[in-house]
Amino acid sequence: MVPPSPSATDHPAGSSPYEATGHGRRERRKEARPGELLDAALELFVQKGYAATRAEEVAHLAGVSKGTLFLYFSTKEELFKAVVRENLSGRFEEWNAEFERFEGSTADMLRYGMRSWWERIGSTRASGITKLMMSEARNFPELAEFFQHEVIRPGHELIRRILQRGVDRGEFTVPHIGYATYGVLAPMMYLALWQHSLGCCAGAAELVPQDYIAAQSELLLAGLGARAPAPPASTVHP
Amino acid sequence: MVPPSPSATDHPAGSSPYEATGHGRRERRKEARPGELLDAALELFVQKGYAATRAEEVAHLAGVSKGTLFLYFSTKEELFKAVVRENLSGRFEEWNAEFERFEGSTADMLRYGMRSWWERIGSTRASGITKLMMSEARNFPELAEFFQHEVIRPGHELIRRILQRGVDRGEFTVPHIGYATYGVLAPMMYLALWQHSLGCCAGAAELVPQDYIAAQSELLLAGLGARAPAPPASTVHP
Amino acid sequence: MVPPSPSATDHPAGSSPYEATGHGRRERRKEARPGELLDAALELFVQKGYAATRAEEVAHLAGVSKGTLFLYFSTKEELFKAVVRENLSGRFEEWNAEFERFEGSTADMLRYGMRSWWERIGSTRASGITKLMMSEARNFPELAEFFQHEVIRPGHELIRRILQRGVDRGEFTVPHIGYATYGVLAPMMYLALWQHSLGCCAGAAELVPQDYIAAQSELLLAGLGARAPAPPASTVHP
Amino acid sequence: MVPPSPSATDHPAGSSPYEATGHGRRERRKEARPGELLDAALELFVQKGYAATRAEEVAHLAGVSKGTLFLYFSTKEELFKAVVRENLSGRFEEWNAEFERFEGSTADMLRYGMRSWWERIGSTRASGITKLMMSEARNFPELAEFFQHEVIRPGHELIRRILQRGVDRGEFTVPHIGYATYGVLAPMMYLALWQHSLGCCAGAAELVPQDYIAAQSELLLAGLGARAPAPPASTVHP
DNA sequence: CATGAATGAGCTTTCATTCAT
DNA sequence: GATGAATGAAAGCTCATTCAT
Repeated sequence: MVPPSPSATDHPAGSSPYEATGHGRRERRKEARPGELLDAALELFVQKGYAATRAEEVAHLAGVSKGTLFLYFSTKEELFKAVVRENLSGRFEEWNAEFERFEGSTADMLRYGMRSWWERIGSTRASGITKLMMSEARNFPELAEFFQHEVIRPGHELIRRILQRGVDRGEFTVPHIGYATYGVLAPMMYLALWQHSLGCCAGAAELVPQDYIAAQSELLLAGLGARAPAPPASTVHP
Repeated sequence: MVPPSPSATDHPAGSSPYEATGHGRRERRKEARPGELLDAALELFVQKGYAATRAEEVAHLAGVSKGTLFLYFSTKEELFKAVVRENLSGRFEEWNAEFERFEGSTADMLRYGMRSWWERIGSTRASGITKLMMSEARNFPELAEFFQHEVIRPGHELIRRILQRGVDRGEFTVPHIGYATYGVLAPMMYLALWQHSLGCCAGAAELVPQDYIAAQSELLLAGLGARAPAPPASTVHP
Repeated sequence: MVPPSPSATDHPAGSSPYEATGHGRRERRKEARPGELLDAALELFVQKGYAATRAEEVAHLAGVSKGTLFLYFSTKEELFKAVVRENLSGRFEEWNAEFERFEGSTADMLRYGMRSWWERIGSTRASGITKLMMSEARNFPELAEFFQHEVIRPGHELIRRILQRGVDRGEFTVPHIGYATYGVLAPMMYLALWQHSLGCCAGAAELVPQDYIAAQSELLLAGLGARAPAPPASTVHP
Repeated sequence: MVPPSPSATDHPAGSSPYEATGHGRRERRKEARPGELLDAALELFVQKGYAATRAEEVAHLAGVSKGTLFLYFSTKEELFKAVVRENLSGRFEEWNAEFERFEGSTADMLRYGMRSWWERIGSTRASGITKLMMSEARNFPELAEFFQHEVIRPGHELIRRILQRGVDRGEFTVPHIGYATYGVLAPMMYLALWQHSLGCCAGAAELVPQDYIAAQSELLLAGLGARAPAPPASTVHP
């Protein structure tokens, strides 16, 4: 599902992991360890929940021994926090920039935004983090707050700015931007959660994510009364 | 199922409802026990997750000792299953009937439906079940399947029938009813999950459920192109 | 296996259990209770061992509730002790007397003794006591000692006296009466234990107790060099 | 299996047998563990019975912690089974061979057999297994069957063959070999059981095992009418 | 007296964590 | 650094015992 995983983004790792040391692969693995552990942990935490995941399983999935896990993360809880933090690394800056540059209609912007959410997050291991936070928010309040600041709020902000753009340009009609934001958010969150829970079980409805996303954006855009932008004010005078 | 919440916390409370039956206090407790235990268990399972909830806590919250819990539920897992089943007892029959009788516009029907979901489920302890199932679906596949059959599927069906009614009566324009259904479902599910997870944490956005629900239904209705029903075919003017 | 059980030999019971009170059967049961409980307890203790037998099972088998059991026996341990004591009630007096009166050859006496052991004890629930004591002797040393005094020692004594009689009358040749005693005892004890343990299991050898007993007595008598008694000393002189 | 008893009580005892393997103390312990645990378990199971023995006690007697026990035996029941199996490993092959080679009279063979039973089994921890099986046979039917096949049956077979040899060579007179077998078996079993139960208690008869065994074999041989072998048919005097 | 719901000490088992190798 | 054997606190569950009815 996930490409080889650049998720171990910024750890101890001194530099370009190969050349520096003269040892080649073995050395490399050593430096990759924390990342592999975090990956394994994410996988299992999402699948079984924090409490039901055994430290030994994580180690085993990462291909190391139990002892090694505790060499890198002093505590299961520490591991959990690291997993969450690791997978939150602000993609929003990048996105904000991207939307700043966007030139087309706001409708297209929203379509593009939802589609790329699916491609970059939703379809990725990272979407599991959402499920994880849902499940464990009340057991790890500091983490939940962290998640609010790093993900929820920026996400809201981003969406809200898109909607605002649409309103400002006369493309959308939105009675209350705050709540409308959830109209964008909810379908994506629901998909993310569904995938990692009931979506895995026997008897689950068939659902093509891309189509689901497309259908939701169109429904939404219709709801927002999407239309071509009003001509710029300057062109009013004949 | 559970009225807005006489909080499982308030213990025995010695007051009235005893004398009615000729059996005295102990007898009365015996009949109430399973319910009290299920209540307490729901509370804690939703709050902390299945694995992180200790049997003794449940017992304590229900005001009994550990042993008593196992007198009624032979296993923690059995307790969990009972909690899920208990809170699922077919509300859909009642609702289906209600919608069969509904006379107004389909837009009103949808508004009414979402509002009453909030009143009867969303604002209720029962909404915690959804979070529970999301978190534990993969650990309890049989239960997940049960949940699919008892809740997800009937829920979908109900919504789909409402949308279909709108389409049939010329009130809605829906490109794909299957996916549109999620447009109704997702905001409600999101609210339910949010309430029991991030919604409890510091830093969470303020959100007035009733307003949220109202906003979502309007957004949705707009998206569905809601309009007055087409006049019946027979009344065409010559 | 056991006749209706006169084992509740000497309890509270005021007199002839029927007429005194005007209540008939129900009253009677009440007075029989302890006996029924002891019976049930013996059955289960023998079958499953002391520790593995649950007080509730005993009560249930005796047809009363758990509470009632503790009404008669303040403790499981007390119950156990009562079971042992109850089933030890000295049959030896009776037997000693019987053997005092016995007129035939000592060989016949031994045959008769072993046969009647089987009939009166071996084939009876009472033989379970032996297994019980074997299994629990080290957990209940006082009981074990009691058992020694009440059963083992008198038993030995009885056998020894039979052997002595045989020697005195010139019927047996016994190098060491003490050890020879075990020659009589061991086969009976083995049978008793075997019956209540391996004898019940699949794959156990087929074994007809009466034949087993007969074979052992003959083997033994041969070993004792059994022969007709020497003519009484007084008849020596012509 | 177990030599006369370096008592499972004497703990780690730091002395010699380490350096041989290059693995150091911990490594060495790891290999010894299961054996030490089985020893401790045998000791306690025999002493107190299966149910009354706490897993923690076993661990403690073996000088390890509770957790370690479950590292080697996943279940108390598994431990029990291992104890029984461990102490049953076929001694019969060795013995059968030994008796095949035996040259003397069958009377001597029987004497030798009973004596060596005492030396190799009876006086050993292994004899406790018999008591264990007697006590727990009904609770562990599969084990009981296993015991039948591995011990009871081969034991019977061995004895029967000895008796048969005596009969074939004209040394014994045996009305029924099947039952006569018990004449050999019972005294040994009785001794084994007695040792581990009543034999430990105050008030038990004094009993010198070797003398007991000797006395029983002589009694038995007399019972079997033991005599010098009939001269081979070919040497008939003209 | 009899009952059986309730209790909680106690036992088996699990698993995060430590640490000798 | 890695390893995995060892640990023991903590959790699930049992059952002798109590006591209100």
